[in-house]
Formats: sequence, structure tokens, C-alpha cells
Amino acid sequence: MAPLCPKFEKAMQLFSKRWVGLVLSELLKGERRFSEMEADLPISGRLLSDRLKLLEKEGIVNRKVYSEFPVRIEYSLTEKGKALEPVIREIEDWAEKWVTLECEK
Amino acid sequence: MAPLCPKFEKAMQLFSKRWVGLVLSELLKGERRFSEMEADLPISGRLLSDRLKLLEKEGIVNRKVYSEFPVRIEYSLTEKGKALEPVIREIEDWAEKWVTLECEK
DNA sequence: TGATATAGGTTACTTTTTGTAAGTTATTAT
DNA sequence: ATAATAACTTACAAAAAGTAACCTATATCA
Repeated sequence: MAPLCPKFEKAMQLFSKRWVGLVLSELLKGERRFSEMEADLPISGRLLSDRLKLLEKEGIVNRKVYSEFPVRIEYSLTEKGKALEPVIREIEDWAEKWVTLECEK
Repeated sequence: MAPLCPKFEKAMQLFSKRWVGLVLSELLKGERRFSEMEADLPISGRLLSDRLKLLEKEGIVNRKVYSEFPVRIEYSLTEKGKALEPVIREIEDWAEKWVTLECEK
């Protein structure tokens, strides 16, 4: 049996952290602020903070501080992050075609 | 702000269950038995059993029992499951191009 | 007939991750 | 000095994952 590719395994580990996919799909639409993402997604501040730190550490997300009043912080995708667009798009396509919601049964 | 597509959200919920991606990538290579997957992946029997049940319930995986000695059970992908191939392939491509492992730093 | 072997799980229990809500920090306008 | 605001933290409870021992059904063997 072919052993698992360690890069693929690491990528999967990242994706299977809860909320990572949704945060990425938000950021693919453009720069976002902490509170915007918190409002758009069903995720709490604690985990959003945690996931953004993780994605920043992995070089997928950029954090830019604007010293205004009140302070404004914009999150955006790096090249590495933008390269994930096809992944998200394929999931969207699959979901559109195959996922059925409870209310449709 | 455009609200989240509920189908996409449900798909993401599934993907962000730990091990789901790796189980799918195993089954994309062909039929597999419980013990084969347990050996190939760094997942315990308890969770493999749980994830296979989940994927079967979602109509992504097929479970076929062969009444031999000893009993043989083959897991395979349904059409819905096979349709996930592009998703897995895009993740593989991204991982190949962008993921760096600790030992490469 | 009864002990043994085998695949495919399940159970009981511990550790880790998530969810929730309240509290903190830094800045600045009033 | 006080109040307001965005962006986090912290503390604690609940849910999910990790681990290892155990169970079950069937078939072969002694």
C-alpha cells in the first residue's frame, strides 16, 4: 500500500480543524475584519481568534493593523491562501450538486 | 453580506470532521476493508467505525458484506462519494505546491 | 463437542478540543 | 477623567477524540 503523502496529510489536518474552511471562504471574497467574520459565521470569538492565529502561522492569512480610532485590523489571504480557491470552489460545486438538506427530504 | 450557503456549510461540516478526508482519499483508490484502512491510516478503530457510519448515512460510502470465513466487509464509494474526487485532487495539488514540512524548514 | 482463530467491531475511560459568556486592553474622542 | 469601541482573553462547562481492553459471530480444528 502506498504510504500517505505527508504533505497531503498535513493539509488535511488543517482542513479538518473546524471552521477553517468557512473562514477561508470568507477571506476569498476579500479583506475582512474580526468582527465582520464573527458576525457572518456561526463561530465564537475565541475560536475565530484561534483559527486566525493558526492560519497566520501557516502563512495562509495576513494580519494588518491600522492605527485608527478605534483600531482596525484587516485579515486577508496570502498567495498560499489564495491558491486554495480551487479547493473551496470544488467543495461548493459538490455541495451544490449532491448535498441535500433536511428540509428537502 | 451574502449569507452562507447552507449546502456549502453542511459540506464543510462534514469535511471538518477529523479523518473524513483521509478515509475518502483511501476509498478513491478503490474498495477497502475495515482492517486495511485501520492499518493505512493513523486512525483508531473506534473513530474509523464512527466515520464510516457517518459517511454511509450521508450516502457517500457503501458497505457490502461477504459471508465468507472469516466475514469480509468491503467499503466503497457511491456516485456521491466518487464525485468528491476533484475536491481531494485539488487539496493534493495545493499540498504538493504549498505545504512545507517541519523537516524542510 | 468444545477450544481456537479471525474480521470487524464496541465499551469504558482519559485527554483534548469546542462552546459560551464575561472580562480585559489599547486607543482616543469628549 | 470618563466613556466608547474593536479586538481579543480567560474561565469554566460540554462535546469530541484518543487508547486499550473487550465482545461477537462464524468457521475450522483437535
